[in-house]
Amino acid sequence: MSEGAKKTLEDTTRYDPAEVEARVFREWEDSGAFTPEPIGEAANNFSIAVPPPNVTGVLHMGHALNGSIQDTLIRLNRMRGKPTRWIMGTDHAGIATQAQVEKELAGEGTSRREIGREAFVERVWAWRERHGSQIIEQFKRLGASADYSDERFTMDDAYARAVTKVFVELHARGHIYRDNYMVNWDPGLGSAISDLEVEQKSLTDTLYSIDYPLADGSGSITVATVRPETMLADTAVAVSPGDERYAALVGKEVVLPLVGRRLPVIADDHVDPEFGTGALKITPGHDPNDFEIGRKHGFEEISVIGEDGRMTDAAGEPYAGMEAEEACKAVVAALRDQGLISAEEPYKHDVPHSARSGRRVEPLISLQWFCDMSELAKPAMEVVRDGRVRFHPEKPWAKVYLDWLESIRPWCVSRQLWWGHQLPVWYCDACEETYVAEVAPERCGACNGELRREEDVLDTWFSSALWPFATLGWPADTPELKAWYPTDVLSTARDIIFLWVARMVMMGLEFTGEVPFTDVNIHSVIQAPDGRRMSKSLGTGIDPLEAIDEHGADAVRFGLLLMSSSQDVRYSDAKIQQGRDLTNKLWNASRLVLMNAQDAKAARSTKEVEDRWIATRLERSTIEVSERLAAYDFSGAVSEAYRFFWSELCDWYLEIVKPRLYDGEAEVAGHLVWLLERYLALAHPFMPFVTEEIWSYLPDRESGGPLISAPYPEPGSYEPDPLAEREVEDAIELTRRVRRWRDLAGVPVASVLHARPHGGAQPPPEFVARLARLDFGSPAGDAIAAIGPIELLSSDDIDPAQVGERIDARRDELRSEIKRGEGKLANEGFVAKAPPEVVEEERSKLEGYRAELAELE
RNA sequence: GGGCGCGUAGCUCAGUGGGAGAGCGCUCGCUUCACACGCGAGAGGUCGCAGGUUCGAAACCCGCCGCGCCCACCA
Repeated sequence: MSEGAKKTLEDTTRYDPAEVEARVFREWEDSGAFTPEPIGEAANNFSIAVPPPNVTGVLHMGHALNGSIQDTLIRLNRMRGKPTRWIMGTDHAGIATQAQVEKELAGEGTSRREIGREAFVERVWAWRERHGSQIIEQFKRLGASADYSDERFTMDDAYARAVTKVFVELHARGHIYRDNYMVNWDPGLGSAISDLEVEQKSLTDTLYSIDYPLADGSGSITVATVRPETMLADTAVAVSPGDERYAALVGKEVVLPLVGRRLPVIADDHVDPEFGTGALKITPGHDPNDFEIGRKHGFEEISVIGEDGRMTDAAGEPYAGMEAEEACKAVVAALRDQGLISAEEPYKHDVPHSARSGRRVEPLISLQWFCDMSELAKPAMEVVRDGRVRFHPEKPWAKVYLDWLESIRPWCVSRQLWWGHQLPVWYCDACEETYVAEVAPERCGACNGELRREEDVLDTWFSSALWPFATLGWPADTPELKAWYPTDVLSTARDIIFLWVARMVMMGLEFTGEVPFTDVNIHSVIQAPDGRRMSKSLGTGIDPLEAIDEHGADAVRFGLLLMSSSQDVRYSDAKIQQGRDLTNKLWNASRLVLMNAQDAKAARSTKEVEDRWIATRLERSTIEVSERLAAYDFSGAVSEAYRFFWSELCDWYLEIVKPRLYDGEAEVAGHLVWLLERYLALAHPFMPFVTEEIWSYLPDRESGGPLISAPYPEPGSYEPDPLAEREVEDAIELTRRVRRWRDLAGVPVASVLHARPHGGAQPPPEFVARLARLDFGSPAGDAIAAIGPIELLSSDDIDPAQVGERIDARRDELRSEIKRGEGKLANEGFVAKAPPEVVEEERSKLEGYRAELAELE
């Protein structure tokens, strides 16, 4: 570092992230640490494939937390010497991106249909050129040490080839097929969506009871529905097989009102005799249950609502062409005219809605491409059961994952959109032949007719499922694939375990024969401070970039990691500030050390007991941090790092050694530099900027390079000293007790009290007197209080009345402790059954209390 | 309808069988030569409620109350 920069450290009492971050980030990039060569094999290397953010996206708290987690892991492993790569990139996000560009077109007074598919797709690419790198730049603000030199995009040519190959192969293996099947139709999108993109919303509809007259004129059957307009597509009426009320009617026919079609009355287990009238109208074309029943019985599938949301010709006059809602009113009016509506009541139930557009899902039968998942799911369950893929935390997530795979259903993979991977499928209209191929066939092989390409694109999650290997050059056998696949950790929020995680495992196993990652970290969901969901539309979102501007990236990283202790946590600015305070504490503690140890060589000292104590405490903290990180407990790790630095190193060690430091003692200076070096490295993975910046000021570092590439401190490189630990901890406790006593006895802060060892005890370490403002130099006089191994002598600065109160209070305290201890030891069960060491501890505590009380009386 | 999680100090959260913890906030005292984004001291909790297991329960079991999430085709 230059002279100028050094002045900065000495002259400023505040760490200034704004001055540091951009500069340090550039140094990291220039160092090449982000861009490892693909050497060796994945088993010995470390890699993470980022959950690719939507190319349209902006960084939100979830990204910021997950970025902090991933970067912590990446930096940790890089420092541990493994070739380490964080694969960065973006997702084309079919629906979201298409919607953005459509909005832009609308602003220009045009639409995608008006400009046509080709021009539209060009527009999306242009849009992506303009906005695509925004979120990547925002990841940089966080300090994310990813490989930006080799970003991936799910629509890039190479990636698209992988997608095509997978589709074709899955088709060849019999998993992908085309079928006329009931799908979740999103009328807002004009596309089918998958089951996972449907969310239930509770709302109140009107439940209509409609009388269907029996064909023989002998009466009627009443059915109930919330969608009267779908009756136009009814093909049967079903009752429960055991329902005596209707037993005689099964096999008869009813006449469908308004239509006149004759419908059979059938018995089917699906019908709940307890619900409504116990009779169910069967509409295979517009209800998922009825669809199943219809297929079972071989009923006709009539579609009266089309993909445009309007009634089809099959609905007949006057309904054809109406919006479904309009048709609903018309049908009800007509039925009412005929006196066939026997009841109307409000009915609250769950209704499927599109998670994409928010519109009510219209179940209808459509010709779509499906992927049967049953065979793919089996190995994906196996690898979680046998531990080849581990969830963190394991507790709910492994089971959640397995339960879903256990009952997995076919996946509708085709989407009626324009932005995405167009299906590699061609049709011959002349002879109805279908071709699924990686390379476009020129003409129909059967009749030599013209071929027409399938217009649909694939579900975005289809391409996302290939992310861990398609980003590395698969299907080619590249050095990247060898070096980085399987990846190590996949970190994400719980909401995409099914959409993404499970599908990656399935596709990874199917196409590479290996798991795509060995560990899945499911991180907390950060809620708004009031407990609501953070969302732009609710106005509850908090912008991580603003937090970074205000407090610095390290503070935000620390705060988010600290917050992320359980499944759902509330965002807390106080935690970010705690991180900010820690960066500042680091900065200032470093100033103290460096301003007084500029010529020191980093060297662990064993000279004084406090030196051995703090080294031991650092070792214990290093172990704790390592263990927490290994357990994916990032909150625990940063919390421990904070505690050690603030409460032990700064609060005690620095205060204890100040005289030695000011005195120019070489051992303590070297020890401090050593401590600082080791701690900076320990904390670097989660607070990279401030630690790197301070690192640059350290004198005579062993490692000449930047901290990002320095070795991570591992436990076990030196011996802890439990005796020193015990001795200093006792002295600290004594200091605290004296301070407390002074405060409660009304002794002015500045006054020095005389004291002497008590009861034959050794005098305490020097720092006790200094930090508790005691003087052991004139040991004569009357004792006024005994505190552990010392007693305090009378002084004019002591208020006798307050001392009296203090003693009384302490006596009460001791008596109650003694009573508690005696009670416990009098309990025969306790003495007989509790572990001996617990009983022994209880006895020695009791003894101590009795002795202290005896002195006070 | 099924499954899961949570309920601990005013707030946000740790703690999973042996004497209730942290950060913030609050009170009192400190312009102590690294840091007032600081230092020292302190107050504050029947650990949601009610049972049970145990020598011993915030923790384990059962029930209840409250909050939240996920899954699910009862019209």
